[in-house]
Amino acid sequence: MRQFINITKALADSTRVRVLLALRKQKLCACQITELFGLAQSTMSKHFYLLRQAGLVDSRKDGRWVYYALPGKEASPVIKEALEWVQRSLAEDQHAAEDARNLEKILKLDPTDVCRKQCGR
Amino acid sequence: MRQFINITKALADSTRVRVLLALRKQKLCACQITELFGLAQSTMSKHFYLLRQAGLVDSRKDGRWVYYALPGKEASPVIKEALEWVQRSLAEDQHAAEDARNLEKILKLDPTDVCRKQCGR
DNA sequence: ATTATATTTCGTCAATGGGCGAAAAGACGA
DNA sequence: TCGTCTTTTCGCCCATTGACGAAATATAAT
Repeated sequence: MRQFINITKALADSTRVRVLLALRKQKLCACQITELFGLAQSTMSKHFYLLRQAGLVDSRKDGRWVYYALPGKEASPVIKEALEWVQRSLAEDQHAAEDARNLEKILKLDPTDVCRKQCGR
Repeated sequence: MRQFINITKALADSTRVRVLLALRKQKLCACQITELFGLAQSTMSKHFYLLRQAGLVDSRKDGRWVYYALPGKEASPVIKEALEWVQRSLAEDQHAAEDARNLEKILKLDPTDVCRKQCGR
C-alpha cells in the first residue's frame, strides 16, 4: 500500500506527469527537462526525486549530466501498468503535444548551451 | 490533463484507495464505509466528494442512505483502466485484506444500527 | 408539524506540498 | 589544485489538503 501511494502521489502533479510524457520517446538530461518547463532547477530536482523514489523513472549519471529515462523491462508490474496507463490516457493530450513541440526545439540545441543558459537564470 | 490529475489526486490518499478496494465486491452505504475506517462522517464525506468528482465512484441516493459503488461499463476508459490498475496492484495488499475482514463484520450488522451508532460518536 | 436520522457543507487548525534562491556537493578541465 | 559547470540539498514562503466539530440540508417517521 505504501509503495502504491508513493506512485499515486508522484502522479498527482501535472509537472511530474508531463515529465513522464516527455520521456516517452527518449531519455533526457535534467537540464533539458528543466528548460522545457521553465521552472527553477531546485524545483525540478525535487520532482525528479519523487519520480525516482516512486520508481517511475530511472536516472543515470554520465559525467556532469544526469539522464532520466522511463524504467525498462526490469520494472515491477505495478510501475509498468501505471506508466502504460499514463501514456495511453494522455496520448492525445493537448498540453503534452505542446510540450512535445517545445522539446523538439530543445533537442536541436547543444545540451551544453542549454545547461549554460540555466546558470544565468 | 485536468481530468487525469483529478483522478491521480483522488488516488493519492490511502483512505480513498481503501474505499475503492472495499467497494470491490459490493456497493456500500456511506455509514458502512465510515464505520469501516473510524473517521468522522464529515471527513469521509469529503473523501466521497473527491472520489465522485474524479468519476471513480457512482453514488445513488436511496431514502436517507447514500450508496456508493464502482462505476459500471459506461465509465470512460481512463477511469476503468485506473480502477483495474488499483484492484490488480493491491489485490494481495495486507491492509486491504484487514479491511475486508472488518467489512465482513459490518455487513452482518443491520445498517440502521451502524448509522445510529455514529450519531453517538 | 415536529422530531429523529443520514449526509453534506462550513469554519478552523495542523501538516503537507510546490515554488524559489542560496549554499553544498559532485565531476570535469586547465 | 583551482575554478567552472551541473545537479542536489536546505531553508523559507504561501497554497492546498486532511482532520475535526458544529451547523445546515434532506428524508423518514411519529
